[in-house]
Amino acid sequence: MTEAARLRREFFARSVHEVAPELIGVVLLVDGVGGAIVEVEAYDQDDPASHGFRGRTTRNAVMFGPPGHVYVYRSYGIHWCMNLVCAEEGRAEAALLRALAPTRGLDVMRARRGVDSATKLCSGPGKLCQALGVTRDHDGLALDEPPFELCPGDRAETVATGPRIGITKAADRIWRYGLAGSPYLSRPFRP
DNA sequence: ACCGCGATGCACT
DNA sequence: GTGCATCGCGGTG
Repeated sequence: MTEAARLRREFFARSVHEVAPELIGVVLLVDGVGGAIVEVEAYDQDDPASHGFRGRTTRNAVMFGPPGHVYVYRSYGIHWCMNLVCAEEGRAEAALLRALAPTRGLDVMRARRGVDSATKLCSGPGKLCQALGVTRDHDGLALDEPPFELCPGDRAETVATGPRIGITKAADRIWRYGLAGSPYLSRPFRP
């Protein structure tokens, strides 16, 4: 394992509640296309809204695996959603990526999304995967190997919190994190 | 601005 | 058969 790989593994081998807010500002690229993470949500094992809540299955197996890997699932039969697996192996914790501020490969993302506006390219978990070309093929891949690339971002920014979006169970948990005021969010954070 | 709804795959009951 | 960790469109204030 390379030094970078070891560091990345250590970063994700902590509780998702620690990792998730620290992901804000980190730059994620897939085949050189992507941008800075501006919105994520935390899901843990004791969380009725989490895919890992009812135990390991074929679909969610990657969530239970080693940290620093990508868990991809299909949502509403149409969209893909992408998570970064956290915590030590055996625990099902992951951060759902909900929005990026696109910086690299804007033209590629516009073509994949079929929209022109930069604020609409990655402003939602399904949009983000479509813009980055993430599908089931990426499920289980390691974040420290191609096609993925992670680069630390400016960490001076204040991270806003709020309730998670689009869930019915455990909707009261304040486990959504993001860059308040960013035009690239899926939805604004309540003041 | 907000609200309703249809599209569509598939894991799980 | 049911129910989504969603999105975009078309309707109404």
